[in-house]
Amino acid sequence: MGVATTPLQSEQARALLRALAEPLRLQVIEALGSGERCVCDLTADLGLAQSKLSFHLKVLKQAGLLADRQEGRWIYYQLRPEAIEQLRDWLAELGAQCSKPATPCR
Amino acid sequence: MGVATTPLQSEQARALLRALAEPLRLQVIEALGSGERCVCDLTADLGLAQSKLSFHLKVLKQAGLLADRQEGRWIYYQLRPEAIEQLRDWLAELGAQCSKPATPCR
DNA sequence: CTGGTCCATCAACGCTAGTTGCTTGGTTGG
DNA sequence: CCAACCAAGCAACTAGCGTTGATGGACCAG
Repeated sequence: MGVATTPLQSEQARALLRALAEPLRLQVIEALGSGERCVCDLTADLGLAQSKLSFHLKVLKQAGLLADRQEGRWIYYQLRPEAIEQLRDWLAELGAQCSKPATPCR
Repeated sequence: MGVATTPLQSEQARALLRALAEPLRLQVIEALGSGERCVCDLTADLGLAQSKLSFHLKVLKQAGLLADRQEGRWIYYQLRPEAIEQLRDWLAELGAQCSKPATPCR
């Protein structure tokens, strides 16, 4: 089910990981884990300076983790499930054959 | 199947993400994706200063992503599949209900 | 049109994280 | 026991990233 997605290259995976690996951004991501929200809502709930939140939303959006839409003067952000799914698939591939016996060194 | 693991807290997930989100460390992880390797091997293959590699291996190990064992004067590192699996589960939980309709702002 | 609200952008600053070169600890073979 | 090798630890340095406070643009109500 769902739309097929092309597998991630490591560079793209790193971009997602980098975007997620920051405390504030992770808070945002988790806040959006339960559904779409507008910026003013997030600002209030997380107790952040508006400028700071806006900066991190931009980073997350550029990484492909978020989508936004405008409605009047409000802008709503939501998680892009495809991005999450791609990252999960990339991790699965990584863990697949990592338990091979060591190549003896010498 | 395999051993059951407790679900990750967001703080622990962030530690894993942070460790992965660095170019050299990701190279190391991918090199170890195909099986256990000794440090001198990794140093040669990735063309890194020994000190630099050692630093990043430490970070990855402290994050719980790697396990190491000594054999003579060589030290072998390998990926911990449990860590990968925990992170995948954490992501799955995140993407589960993120598509809920927006709570209208006002 | 005007004032008010929501959000993005920008420049200057500060700090953390990675780099570098060297030293130390531990193991093996001669 | 000594020399050679592998890997970790350490201190000084640097650059990139997040923070801060202010400015500007889009939109709406009155």
